[in-house]
This record gives sequence, structure tokens and C-alpha cells, in this order.
Amino acid sequence: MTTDSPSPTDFIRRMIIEDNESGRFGGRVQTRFPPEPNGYLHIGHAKSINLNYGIARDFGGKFNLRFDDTNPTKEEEEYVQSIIEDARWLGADWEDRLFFASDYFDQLYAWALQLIEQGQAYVDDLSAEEIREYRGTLTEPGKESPYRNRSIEENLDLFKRMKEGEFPDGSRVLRAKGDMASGNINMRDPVLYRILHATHHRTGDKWCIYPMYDWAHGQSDSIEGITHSICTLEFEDHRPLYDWFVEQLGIYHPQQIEFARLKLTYTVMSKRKLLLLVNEGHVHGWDDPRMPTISGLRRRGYTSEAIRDFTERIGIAKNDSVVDIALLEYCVRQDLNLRAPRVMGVLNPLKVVITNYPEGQSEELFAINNPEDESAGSRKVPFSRELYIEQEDFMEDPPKKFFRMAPGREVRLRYAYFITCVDVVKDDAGNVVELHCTYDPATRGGDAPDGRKVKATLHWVSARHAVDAEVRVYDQLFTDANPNDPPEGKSFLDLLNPDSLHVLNGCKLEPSIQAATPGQRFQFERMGYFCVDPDSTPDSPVFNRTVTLKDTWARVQQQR
RNA sequence: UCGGGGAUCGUCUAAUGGCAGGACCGGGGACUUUGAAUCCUCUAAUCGUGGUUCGAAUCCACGUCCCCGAGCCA
Repeated sequence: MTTDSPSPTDFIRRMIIEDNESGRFGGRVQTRFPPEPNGYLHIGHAKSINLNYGIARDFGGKFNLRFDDTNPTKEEEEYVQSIIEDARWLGADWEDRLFFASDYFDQLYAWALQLIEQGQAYVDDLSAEEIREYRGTLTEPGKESPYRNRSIEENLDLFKRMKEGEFPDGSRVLRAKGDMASGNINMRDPVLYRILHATHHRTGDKWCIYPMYDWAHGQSDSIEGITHSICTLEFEDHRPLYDWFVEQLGIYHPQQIEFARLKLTYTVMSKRKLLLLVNEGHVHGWDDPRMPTISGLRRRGYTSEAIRDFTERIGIAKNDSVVDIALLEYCVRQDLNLRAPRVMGVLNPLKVVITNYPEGQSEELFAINNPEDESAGSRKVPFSRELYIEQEDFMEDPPKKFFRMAPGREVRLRYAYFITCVDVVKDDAGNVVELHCTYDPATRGGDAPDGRKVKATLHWVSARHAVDAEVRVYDQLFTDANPNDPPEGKSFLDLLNPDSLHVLNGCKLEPSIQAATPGQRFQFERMGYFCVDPDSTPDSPVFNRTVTLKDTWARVQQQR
């Protein structure tokens, strides 16, 4: 009844358990992830991968990676490589079972000949537009093509000549004989093959006819011995076709099961929209850290463990749903809290001079690398007369609940000393540019021997020892929780958040960060989780903010 | 309205004829050398109307609303 582990029996696993009990597939379980190489993987795909791979793993079955590469006009090798990399990074293991639908083109062709010979497929000369007209509408039946009753011999001849390249693109198609009056439009003589004189990323120019999804997918599953072919809801009314083809061919019959695709608030998930964002330059590529792509999330600093945890927490069902992106952020904080070493970094520096600290002197203070992980050890952080603190940690005229630095107030510098603000230096425009403070030498390490308390602990960096860095802070890509549903006359692009990226320069980081390499993740204490960007060099380090820490103070401020 | 699918706390998801549970979000509190983490705690739901039943989120009937489908895309 109550399960505290998040992974459990969703309706798909229950179906599999039933199949195993009835011996339907001989107790065998084999799943697959079937991406089309026409874009990068996104977190919706991660849901599918973790579902399919997780099922295979949990049931002691097998998992295949199969590219659904039946449309050479949209598919590219670059996408194949990125998908393999991302799927692996997510933790999926297909062992030696990396397949391509294009591996099966010969078999698919032979099966098409079989269907023609059985009198169940024909070559149609109607134009694309005519086919559409003949198909009818959602509420009215279609009518049969005048070419539907060609002889088997003529169909065989024409289809072979289609394959030989005798006809131009679009001039003919091979269609199955379905039922032009069916309420399910997929059954109204679906197209099996179209003529495409295009170079395929794997088969080159060998073919000029290419199978449609419906003709390729089920039979590919059948060839691979897939038991449970899991796909998303929009394929639900393709299932009768899926079943019909394998039955007519008399081949092994897998079970198609559909579940709801993932939607997330404040982002878009369709490959078409993501491609548009990339092509129109609204983001800097598929791996832009604001993208919901796997490569974007990785660059942002997400771990595959956090993503897997997320895909387990959201569950599997058939309800259309939109998951709050706050859950994803919760998952990555949860994971990074345990593994990210802490470091001090000031994003918006405010200079502090400790007036009673000797000029030219410095010392090293003890700091813990990760309070959640003792094995992470400790480090030394340099302290000196001139420091930086965060601008937002000082207010000249603080409201009631603000208990950070203010004139006359004493606070703790993390791992260092208690300091008291004695003077505020301003520029001509009245901006606070520097604080003069005194420190209490007796509070070294951060504890007052007399037991007095301070309400705030601030992070800081010694000015002389600081590493300058660029920090890229991100906000949601869209201002609207559901950019898929823009107001009348607007596009989802109109809902783009103009402030989704802020580049901060001159950020001050403690020197221990110097050796960090791209991909490394840190918690900047009190500020959030950050990760070294691939653009980073030893001379000019660049960090991405993965996510802020949960910020109670920020919430209090918003309520005011 | 032709076919297919779906409606449970704000969100996601359990309960498959027997106490509507969990997680996220939000509120309150404890603790605190991160306003973090952790811990405690609270708010909050069965689309509607009938029916069957000792008992209905679950079964039945009739409604309502939402999603998908008319690519030579997948």
C-alpha cells in the first residue's frame, strides 16, 4: 500500500508480471529504445530510456538501442552519435545490441513483396494531395483508390520498378489494403513505402524507396524479439495496424504498450520546437544549459543519477500530465548536496577592509569540504585584510527580518572571524562601494569563546588570493509555465524569457577552485550548485549555475 | 462528434469492492558556523448525477470536460 521507494509497479510492469505468469513470452522480457536520429535527446527521452532499460534490468531481460532511421531527409549521423553518448551517460546498457531499422530494409522489402502476393498491398499512382482527398475526414469515410485493384503481377512489377529507381519522388507509393471506411484513419490503406531519392546516413544510395514508420516499427520489434514495445500515447491508435501487419505476415508478435510522454513546466519538449530554438539562435545550441536536452542538462551540471531519480519519482501512467520543474530541481539538489564539495565564491563582490587586521598579513583557515561526506576531507582557505563579500549580504537600512551585515552589526565570516561593520564607504553617486570592519581575533575559526552569538554567517573570499571567474546564471527559458499554449495569435517564441541568461564577470572564487576542470561540480556555499563549463580555461574559468540552494530568505522577500 | 484514450490534494502519483496514502510545492516549528541540509508538523483531492452493494475512487448507466488522430513525419 504505502511504498517509500519510488519505483514500483506501474501499470506497464504489472502487465509484464501478468505476461510472465501466463508464460506468454516464455518468461522472456526484452525492451528497446527507438529514437529517430533527427535531434538530440531530451529529458522526455530519459523517461523512456529509464523505463525501458529499468524494466529489462529489473526483470532480468534485455534492452536494445535501435535507431528508427527510415527517413533520410531528416536524419543525420551527428544525431546518432549524440544519442548514443547521451543514452550511455544516462546509464543504459544495450551491450552488443545497437541496431538500426535500416539494418532491416532488405527484410522489410521482402515482407512487402509477401503482402503484395497475399493481395494485401498495392501500388498507388494517386498524388499526395489526391490520397489526402480520398482518405476522407475524421467524420466521413474515405473512398478507394482507382488503382486499388491492380493485379498482383502488376503490383509486383511496379513495386520492383519503384525500388529500381524508375519513378520520380512522389509519383507512386505502396499501400496496404485496409478499410477506407474505418473509424481509425490509420487503417484507411496506410502508405508502406514512398519514393525518396535521398542519401541515407547508413545505406547511402542503395535505396530510393523507404519504409514508413508503421511498416518498419512493428516488424523491427518482431525481428529483434522485443516482448514489450513501449511507446507514447499518440501511437495508441496505430496499435491495430501494428498488430495487423505482424499477423498478416505470420511473424512473432510483440505487445505494444503506450504511456504518457513527459511534459515539464516552463519548457518545451518537442524536437521541432527545440530545433527551432537552436536554428533561430534563441539558445546557443542543443547543449545550451537552458535546454531540457540531456546534453544541456549535463552541461548545466545535472547528474545522470538526479535525472534517473526524477524519472522514477514522476511515475508512469496514461494521464496527460505536466510535471513541476521544481521536482527536477529538488532531485538535483538532493544528489549534489551529498556529492558536491563546498567552496566559497562571491558572485557580486563588495569589498571589505578589516581595519584592525595588519596590512600584508595573511593566514590559512580550516574549512570542511563537505559536511555531508566526511571522506571529502578539508582544506585551507586564505584570509587577509581585504576581502569580498556578497553585495546582497549587506543592507544599509535593513528591514526587520534581514539579519546579515548592516552598519554597526556583527556577523560571522564562515570558518574565519566575527567582524563588525564600522563604516560604509560610498561613491559620488551614493552607491556603497566598500565596508570598513573590525574583527575579533578571539573568534578565529568562527566561535566566540565568550559564547556570544551572531545571527548570520557569510561567505567571503580574500581579495588578494581570489580567482576571477565568469559565472553564467540561468533562469527558466520561458516566462509562462506552459509555453505550449500561448495566447491567441502568439507563438511559444513570444513567451521566451529575455532574462534566462545572465553572465557575471569578475566573480571572486577561493583559490582552491584553480585546478577545477570542465564538468566538475561544486556548491558555492549559500549560493547554489555550480559546474565548470567546457568554455573554461585555467586563465579564465567559467562556471554554470546548475541550481540555487533552496532560499528561504528570497521567499520571505518576495512575500513583502 | 467518426475512432482511440484520459479525469484522485496546487503538481505528479498510489489505493483495482474494505481507514483515500506518498512525493514535490506551500505554511508553521526545531536545529544550525550554509536563511542550506536534516528533523517534526500543518494545509489540501476521488469530474457530475443516478444506480448496484453491508461497504464504491474502484462495478453499472447517463452526462461533462480534456488529450490524440485526416504526413508520401516518427
